[in-house]
Amino acid sequence: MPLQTIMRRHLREGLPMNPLESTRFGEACSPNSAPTPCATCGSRVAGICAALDMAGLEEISHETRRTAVHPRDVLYHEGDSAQSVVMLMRGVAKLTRQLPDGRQQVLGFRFAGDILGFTTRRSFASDAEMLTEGQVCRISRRDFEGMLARFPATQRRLIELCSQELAETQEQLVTVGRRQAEQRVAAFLITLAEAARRRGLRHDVLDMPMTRAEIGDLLGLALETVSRAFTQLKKRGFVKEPGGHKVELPDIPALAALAEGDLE
Amino acid sequence: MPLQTIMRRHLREGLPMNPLESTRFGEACSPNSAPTPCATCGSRVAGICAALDMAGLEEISHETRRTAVHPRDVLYHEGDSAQSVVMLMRGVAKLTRQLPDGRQQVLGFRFAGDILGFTTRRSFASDAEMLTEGQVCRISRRDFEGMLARFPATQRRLIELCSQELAETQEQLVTVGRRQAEQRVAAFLITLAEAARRRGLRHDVLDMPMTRAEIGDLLGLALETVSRAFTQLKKRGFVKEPGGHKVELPDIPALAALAEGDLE
DNA sequence: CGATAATTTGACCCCTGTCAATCGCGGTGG
DNA sequence: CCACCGCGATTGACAGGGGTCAAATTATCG
Repeated sequence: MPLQTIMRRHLREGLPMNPLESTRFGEACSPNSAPTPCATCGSRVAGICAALDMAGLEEISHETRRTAVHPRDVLYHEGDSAQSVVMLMRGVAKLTRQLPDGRQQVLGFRFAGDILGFTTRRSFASDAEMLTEGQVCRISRRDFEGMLARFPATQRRLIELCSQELAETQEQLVTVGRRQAEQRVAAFLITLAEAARRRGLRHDVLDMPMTRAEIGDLLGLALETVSRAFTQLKKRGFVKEPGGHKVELPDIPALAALAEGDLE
Repeated sequence: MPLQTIMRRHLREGLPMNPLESTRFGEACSPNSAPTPCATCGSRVAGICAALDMAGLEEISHETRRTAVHPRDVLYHEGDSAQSVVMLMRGVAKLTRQLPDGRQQVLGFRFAGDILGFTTRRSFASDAEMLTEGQVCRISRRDFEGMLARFPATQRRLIELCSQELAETQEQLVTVGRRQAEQRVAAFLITLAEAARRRGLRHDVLDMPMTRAEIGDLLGLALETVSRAFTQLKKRGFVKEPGGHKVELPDIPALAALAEGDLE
């Protein structure tokens, strides 16, 4: 199935495209409906909270703590006891697994509206680290579980989020397993654009706070290879970099076709 | 974190290690406790059903259909309307994504006790195809959703299964993204052994019904590369193939260390 | 404006993909 | 019972994509 088809399906069904152990709680807010600020955290994204009625919101709103976070701040470490769940209110984070030789695998990037660190295990399965300035909202695992117990609707929602995230990770697996360098970078950019679109931002010009090395660690490539792919994509007119950590995608359908291998 | 550590953690927490869009419904059955046949499907694995009381089991037991399936049988296709959920009672299946150039990415293998085809989307996200003879138990999506609605405990269970599956897919991503051929094959074998252990089978000699090509499509390798890795592992004494689609792993800890890159 | 980090580009080579031939095993039919 | 057939596995030869090392250029920030 062509990536274009997939993208269309994603657009149609309003599905997320990037992978992870975290889940998105901003999904229930359709791109067209006006985002209502969440009573719990004040975010202009619906989500888990969208499954709660006013009483429920009231009940858990005093159980959360908001914190400002900065680049390189670690939200949690792999192996740490998973005592809290983090909702990312603003900023971009990466989820990584460290390898014994010092390299890392980036499992995915996370944006405003995503849930990080939800797990049924005792400990976190990855590191979570901020790439930008931002703000997070922490809720203790006990309270989170309590919310799930008291509001069954939030469970259904969590299943949705989790299963969507699984689909995204599988898409990532296809990218890393079967595409070559330039296709991988193209697929990554499509994923980024999709994430922006989902959050109601324009998706032809987008923020890209991650370094070449981090993109490489996501895609299973050396940072130099990522750099070469970018210059190639820029030469071919698929990508522009106006500076300031921005990328411009003049022809997203063509880029998607390239990622899929339909274009040579 | 060394793979050994991960394996130990998995052993401790009884977690699954192989990836997917399907989820395992045989988890609640600890390796030590005697597996009780499931009233619904007769399987000697607990699981989703373990979250149901007798009344619930009674209620859904007439909503399922059991079918014998054969090698190459397709359980469902990517894109097909997801009208039913499949529980794999016996046999081995693979989940795949087809690429436009005819190649495929294997997302993972599935064994007795796994749930296939559960999704919150309208359509299946992958193909599911049998590798062996087996038996499946189908339940309509409506009835499955109904079960979730009537028995909240099954929701919690599904969240667990889904989040575990996500963790496995992430592990797979690390394997494909950052390890080289021989390490990938070693990691695959560890995953297989882990799956066998979880189902209460011996994990030093195991069935391996998949071809080199299918393993390659899982690991992002050419089938020839997989073959070379196997001969290498056999020469080094990590693997024996007594024939009959069996593999023997004389030193699993060493194999795990190799997969992790601790061994050269 | 200096210092540090990020990116780009080049050179080189190794791992792995590709193509091709051979081997081995299991099944089938004479 | 054995020859034949076909699929999967193995092995070899070769080339290319991308990793690695290194240096130059640019961007970022105090």
